[in-house]
Amino acid sequence: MTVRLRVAPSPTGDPHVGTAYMSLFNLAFVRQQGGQFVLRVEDTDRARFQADSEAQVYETLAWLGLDWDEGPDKGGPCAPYRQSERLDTYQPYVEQLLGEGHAYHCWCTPERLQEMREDQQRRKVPTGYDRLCLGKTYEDRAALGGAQERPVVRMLIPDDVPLAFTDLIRGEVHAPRPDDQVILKGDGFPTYHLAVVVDDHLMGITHVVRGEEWISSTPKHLLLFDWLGWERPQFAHMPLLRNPDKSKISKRKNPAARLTWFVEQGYLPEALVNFLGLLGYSLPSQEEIFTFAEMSATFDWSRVNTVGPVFDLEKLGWLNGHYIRELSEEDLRARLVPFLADAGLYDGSAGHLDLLTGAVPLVQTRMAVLSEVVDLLRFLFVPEQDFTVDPAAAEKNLVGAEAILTACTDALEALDEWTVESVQAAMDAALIDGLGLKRGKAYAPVRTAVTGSGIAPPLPESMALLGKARVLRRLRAAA
RNA sequence: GUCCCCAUCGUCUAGCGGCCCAGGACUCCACCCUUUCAAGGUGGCUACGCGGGUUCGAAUCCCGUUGGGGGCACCA
Repeated sequence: MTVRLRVAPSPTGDPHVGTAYMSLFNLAFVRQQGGQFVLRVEDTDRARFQADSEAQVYETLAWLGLDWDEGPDKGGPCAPYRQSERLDTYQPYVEQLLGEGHAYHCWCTPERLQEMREDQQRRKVPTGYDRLCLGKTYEDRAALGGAQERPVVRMLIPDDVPLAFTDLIRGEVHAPRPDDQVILKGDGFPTYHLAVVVDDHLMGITHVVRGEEWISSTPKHLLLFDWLGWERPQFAHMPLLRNPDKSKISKRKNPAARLTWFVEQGYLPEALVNFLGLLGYSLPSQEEIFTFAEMSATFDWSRVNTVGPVFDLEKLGWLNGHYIRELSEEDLRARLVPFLADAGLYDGSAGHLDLLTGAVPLVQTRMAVLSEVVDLLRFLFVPEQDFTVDPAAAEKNLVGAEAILTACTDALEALDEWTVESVQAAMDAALIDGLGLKRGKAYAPVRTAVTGSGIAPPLPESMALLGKARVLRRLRAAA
């Protein structure tokens, strides 16, 4: 039997980093087994639905190179892959469960349910539906109050509901006893619990890989598989990604919870994939830098941790810097262009292309994320009339440095050939030999005058790229 | 409140009864290199939550405790 796994995001906002995390582990196993990976959109929550969210899921997963074999956008033998388009699919199973006595109608209003729960909490008993509607007709029930006309359908959880199951990562797991879960909402949409079971079965899913937060609802799903006479898939409950305070990673507390944030910041997809693979997992080789293919080749569920890892941006930054340094200069240049262009610094002209080509080797070891290139190379691309010197750097390096700046200006002005070597030779002759300064002391004012900052790429190289005219102008302006 | 899951350096992790007075990586600190900042090199600090067992022997097994997390929706 061929292995089939799925990821099932809900289009309720910006794509979540957890979706990528789950996809990575699903896919690592799928590709190793030669199986198929299904992308299913779980859009049964009309209240939180967001139209552009689905396309963003496709974009970000594709950006990461986490590719799916079947999905709403790609089609496939089990189409449609959007739950909102499968409403007719679920209905017969609801009828079947109702007919066999495994489910019943419930007319309780949200208000009554809430009161019931609050009362249960006050009495310190487990919360759960009290089955007021069980065995009643609408007329019976309406007489009791707190009822509404449109019923929902609930599962009738039996006393002997199986609570234990085998998890690929955790082994034998015991989950809590479920409540009489709603499986069909008043609006006719199935809830997650029904839809996931029906779709997983109909789509031939063999392994359900999902977050730890689903452990407690697994007994409901098991029951549904059993009632419907379907074979149960295998389960793997992944640990939850955490904020630094250990809570479940959230968009409110953590910018890194949004997948698009990584694109905006200039993280490399290969670095993010590598990093996600490091969370809650380690290769048998103990290697920390690896590709998806390497991870997939040796993938093993027993190596997945049960502890929820904190998503540590510090280490991702290091990893990203490593991958940046690994890029060819051409590749890096191409990835840098959008950031410079978005900042309004890069116009795509041949002149700018030449400048950037020359600047890439100067910045390659100086970035943790691609977006840092904007501050690093602003001095090189900024229109001359917009060039400014950072006040703090001016205070520190320009005050009292007139002699250095003048000597440097004079030496450079006399230069016929404008190269890294000639610029450096002229500066050294004028400032080190001429004024008797150490190189560090001598270069600081020049750096600040020319780049506008106390921190910049190597100075003679930067000046060579900048060109004689701009260098002299800035030097004079600062003196 | 209730039920379930989990527990090694600050963080990510190795470890699955002796090879561990616990190894690697990130961070941090020091030094080297050096025109700033990086990168690179070398070295260093820091952990088996606690208490009981089991065993010749426990980070590894069991129990308890504490701590953290998650679920308890007509959300997924």
